[in-house]
Amino acid sequence: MPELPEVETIARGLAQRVTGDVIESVWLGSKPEPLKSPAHLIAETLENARIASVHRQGKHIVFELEHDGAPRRKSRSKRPKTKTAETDRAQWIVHLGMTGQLLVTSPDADLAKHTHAVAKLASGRELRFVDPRRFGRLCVITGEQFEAGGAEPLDVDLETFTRLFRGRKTPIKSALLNQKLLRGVGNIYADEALFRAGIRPRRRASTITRAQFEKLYFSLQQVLKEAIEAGGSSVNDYVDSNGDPGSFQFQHRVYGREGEPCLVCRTPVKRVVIAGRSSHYCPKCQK
DNA sequence: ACTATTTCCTGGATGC
DNA sequence: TGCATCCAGGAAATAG
Repeated sequence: MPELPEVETIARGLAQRVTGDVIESVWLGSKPEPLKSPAHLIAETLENARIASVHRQGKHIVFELEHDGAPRRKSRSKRPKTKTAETDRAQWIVHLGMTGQLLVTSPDADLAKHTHAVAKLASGRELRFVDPRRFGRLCVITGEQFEAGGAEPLDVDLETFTRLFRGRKTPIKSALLNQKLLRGVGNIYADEALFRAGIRPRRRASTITRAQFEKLYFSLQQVLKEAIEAGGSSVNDYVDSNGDPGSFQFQHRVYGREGEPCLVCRTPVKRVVIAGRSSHYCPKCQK
């Protein structure tokens, strides 16, 4: 499942491969469409757009788009008076949900089942959105800057991080997954960060000490950085924009290791369900 | 303002 | 072998 390190890997790959390319046409193929903006608006915004850059925000992939030259929309009531050679900016936002993939392919590569969108690029390649479980979403933004929820885990400072959680009665695991507080952390990295910090996932955020928050802060940043370094975790479906898996699943210490010995103390790893999500921890190392 | 629960979706695993 | 059931989980919607 794509979380921050996987989305970062995909965004970096895309940035490397499609920056400067131009989207010539768009096909939106499935019903119901996995769209958060109307299909015509997405098609209209993407077509003839130049991809100026690609980056990540939380679990969202953000394409910065530019439209050069002639006005492309008739229904824009008031434009700034400098009408000539103006650059129109927009953003294309992709959320991959559970099983979404964004792939750069050759046009004659087999069309995978559950391909919901295809953008043809001027370079001759295609950018394809594939998502079997259909939790992924596409949308476009014009006129404002996309802002996805809470703080970026790798940018936030310790003081702000601690303030996000202090006083909350919810289990720390749930709080870490709350994208309105911190964006980009999902089930795998929440469990891995809590293990490294020695905190049980069920611990109420309000009972965690400052010293423990500090440990959690550094543990989370460390595990996210290591995972990015490894190209993310491929547990089920995840592959990067080139179709390649990551390797961080081999460095998981608790996630997916129920019943297996803790790598520190050999105590069997436990799995419990918190807020409907499986949560893995070592009952001896985590308090 | 918070928190907890339900819902969406399909492929793979499991059980009889 | 076949069919039904369960499970995975991000985040929006709903309920309390």
